[in-house]
Amino acid sequence: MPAKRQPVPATAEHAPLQLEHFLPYRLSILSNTISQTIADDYQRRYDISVTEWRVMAVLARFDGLSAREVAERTAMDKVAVSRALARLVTAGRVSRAIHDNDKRRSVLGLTEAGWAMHDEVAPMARAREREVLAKLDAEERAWLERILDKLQPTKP
Amino acid sequence: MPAKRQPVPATAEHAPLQLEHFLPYRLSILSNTISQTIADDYQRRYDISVTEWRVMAVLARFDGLSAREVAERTAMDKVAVSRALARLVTAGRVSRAIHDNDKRRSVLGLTEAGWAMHDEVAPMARAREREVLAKLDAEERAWLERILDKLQPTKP
DNA sequence: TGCAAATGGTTTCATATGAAACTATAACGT
DNA sequence: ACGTTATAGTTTCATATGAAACCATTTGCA
Repeated sequence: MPAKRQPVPATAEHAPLQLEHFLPYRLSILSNTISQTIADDYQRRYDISVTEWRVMAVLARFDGLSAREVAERTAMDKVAVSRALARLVTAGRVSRAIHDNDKRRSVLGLTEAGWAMHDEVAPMARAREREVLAKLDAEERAWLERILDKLQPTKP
Repeated sequence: MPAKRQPVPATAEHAPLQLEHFLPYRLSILSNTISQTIADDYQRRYDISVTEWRVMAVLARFDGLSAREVAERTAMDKVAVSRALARLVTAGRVSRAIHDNDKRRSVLGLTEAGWAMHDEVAPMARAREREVLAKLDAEERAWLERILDKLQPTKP
């Protein structure tokens, strides 16, 4: 086996990024890994995507939202929400009615089947979150909470 | 304006996820926001994608890698790397030679033009990282470092 | 040797995604 | 009332993406 490759020494001219210590990169890897682990739990079993699951999660908490409100709460764009809803309605997991006073708006909610699925997936998702957080002690968890609050982008 | 919509009370049957307190979701939003902010700095100006930039960043630090090694270091899959390299080589930012003792392997590196671009983009990326970290105090930054180390997935 | 299995890398194909255009309805200003 | 502008949601189109098939070369081993 060849010797392990060494970093090029940072010369005067070049100052390469060290990705493994670069916050945006580390967050991206961590986030993708965690989300994918959870998604693996339900994607095959229920034939549902991450975006669709997020829509369902929001509707589980806030019944009767419009599509735009779902987009706001999930931080997804309206096209993605529109498509997710189309699939969810076809699959019978979400109900869609028209708003009484505004015929443009949808009034969305989980169906019986939607709730049934939600009630199976939500505990799995929570369990995965616990697995991740179990790597930290109580103090670290508290700091993480605090740090995320401070970094969290707020709407303009 | 209508009254702010209230969460459906968590009944005995249903225990909806609270996305705004759900770690995987929060990480995903945070990560996407930060990465996109940085990408906005260079995508238009240099006509380059996030994946391409990551490949360049790795080659800036480790000269002479093969495509597979780039894939490992960037945590991207080999198809993505192959495509990114194709564009980068065409654009004259990355050089590709064939390995002396293994004709399957590429030997990759930044060209002059690649280095020139790198030397403009890297400082911008670092500046953005500093902007994000400026929201935290020194103690919080230290904890974040530690927490990321512990959560960071290690190869199996 | 010589041949099966493994490896590096690219191409194909099917799906995901976002920006912009579009349709329908509602709100606003005169 | 009526035309303009804004909003909710969908469709279109062009691009991004990943899994699997693929090609070329190398490795392992009988």
